[in-house]
Amino acid sequence: MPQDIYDKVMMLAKRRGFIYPSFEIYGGCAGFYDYGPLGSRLKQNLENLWRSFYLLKDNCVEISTPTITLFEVLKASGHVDEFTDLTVDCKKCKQSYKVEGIIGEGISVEKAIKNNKVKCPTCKTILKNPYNVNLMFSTKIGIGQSRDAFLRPETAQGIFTDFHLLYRHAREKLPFGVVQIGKGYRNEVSPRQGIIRLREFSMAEAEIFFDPNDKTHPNFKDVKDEVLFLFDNEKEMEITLEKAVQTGVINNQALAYYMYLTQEFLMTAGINPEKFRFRKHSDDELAHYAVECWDAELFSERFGWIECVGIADRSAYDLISHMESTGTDMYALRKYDEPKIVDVKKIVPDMGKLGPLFKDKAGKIKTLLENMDVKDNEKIFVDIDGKTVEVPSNCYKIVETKEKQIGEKFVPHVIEPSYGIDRILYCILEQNYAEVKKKDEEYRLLKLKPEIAPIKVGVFPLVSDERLVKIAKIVDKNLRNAGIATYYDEGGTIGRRYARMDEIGTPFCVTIDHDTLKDKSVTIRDRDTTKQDREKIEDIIRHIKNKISC
RNA sequence: GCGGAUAUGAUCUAGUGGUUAUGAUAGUGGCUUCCCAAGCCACUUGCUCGGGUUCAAAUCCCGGUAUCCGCACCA
Repeated sequence: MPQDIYDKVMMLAKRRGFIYPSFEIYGGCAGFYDYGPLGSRLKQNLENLWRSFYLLKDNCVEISTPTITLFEVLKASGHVDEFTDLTVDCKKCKQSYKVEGIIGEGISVEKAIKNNKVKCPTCKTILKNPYNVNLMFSTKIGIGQSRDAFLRPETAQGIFTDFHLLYRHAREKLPFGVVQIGKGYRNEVSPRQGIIRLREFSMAEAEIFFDPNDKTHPNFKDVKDEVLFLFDNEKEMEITLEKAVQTGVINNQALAYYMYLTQEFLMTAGINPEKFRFRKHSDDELAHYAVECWDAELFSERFGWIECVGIADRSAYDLISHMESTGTDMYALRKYDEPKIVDVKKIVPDMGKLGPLFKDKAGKIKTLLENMDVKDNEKIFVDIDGKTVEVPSNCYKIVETKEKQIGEKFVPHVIEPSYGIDRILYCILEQNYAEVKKKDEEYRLLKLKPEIAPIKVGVFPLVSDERLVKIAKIVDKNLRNAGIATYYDEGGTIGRRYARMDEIGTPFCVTIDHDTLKDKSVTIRDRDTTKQDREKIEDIIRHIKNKISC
């Protein structure tokens, strides 16, 4: 017998084609799951609902970037270093430890290893041969002189590396938002808990770029009196957006607004408000790139509170990182009301001298000189390929000019709502799973919201009378042509067909019966009430569309 | 990765060192023409993988894999 709701949900998910273990005929592989026919559709609907919030309500744009990401990108973003743990094994205790976690504070990892200071916390054996564990999947691009790459651990970097182009696309106005829905990959040590912790997972991320001096949101005023459900690690509280920002509970309007958008999205997707809350990250659990982060947590009877969405203020961390490692301009411009005329001192390199002296380095030095702050009567040094080199004073001139400045440059800050689609999808299944007794028999149904249900309408002839079948097939075809996902079924009894639809979360069933032949009306049955309305055939499409519209 | 438990059709489950592996659900075809999993008939699908012990292994032993629980990990 199934133990708990997780077992029951996963049982139903597998039996009905929502979720299968991947490669099962080869023994399966931990951390990988397939979405079956209904699961794929449910996921698509969930993603499209998400799009309606971010692309329509919030007017973001969507892009799509490769899942295979150059080493250099993830080196710059900090993932190569921060994602790596130096690990040692104790052969006696058969345990693995992070070196960082078992050495004393204030000692560097390198020193600790050199001086044999790495000891097993259990048996005090001196541990040797540390090795790096990186949670990213690595790969190579091309053969021969190949380039190192990783499967991306988040979709965000693709947006950051396109920033300068996207900023132009947004016609150089802030704030603007860019989203991406796609796969992310983390080579988890031991994934468990079904689709809660996958090695390949679906994420929906939005990066909204703000002027750091102005993290207000244009839509904030429309929603400022709405209530957020917060949890401060001790008690739950309800607070309006306006009050939360005023009192500093939430740092800025932008964060608060995206928290609200997240809350609305999840409620629309069928999350139970009582199984939902926002929790603020404490300082020591913040990711390496974040300065403030709120998680939307959803409650699972099996797993407790699950982190399903993270809404982080990443500040200018990522754009600065990529700018520093590539030299690409990732600034935005804050325009002055009136252009200013300012005196500017500039270094003008003399390439006639620089060239012969520095050869192939001359070009780089030229760029460095041009971007340098000018100080009078000081020697000029540049860092080139890790070396500090003096530039002789005859290689440049300092020129004073008047320049018109129309604004000041700054690196935008990023607010990032990041959604774990698979986790949300599991919680929707669990929270909408219901059992009732019908004639002493256990009766299962998924009370999925019509917006995301994989099948919207079951279409049945009451009996397999040819006249009814003919009409039913036409009704079914018309619904599908109108963009409504249907399931046509004439097998078994009518009760059995209703039951099949209830179990996969189909909100409505249209039945063609004997009265249809007389007055061209059909019954529309509601999944949750099992009540039936009669409607004219020509009104069905409009009627259903009304019920499933977001 | 460490320790423990488990593994039988699509799903759940009985089972014993010895013929053709139990039952239910689901599914398919037919009868029934039925508005909430009705009934009847027929049919489909299985012992996690590899090795060992044995005359004989789904059953006992070892190993792999997966799942669940605990520890560690989860930026």
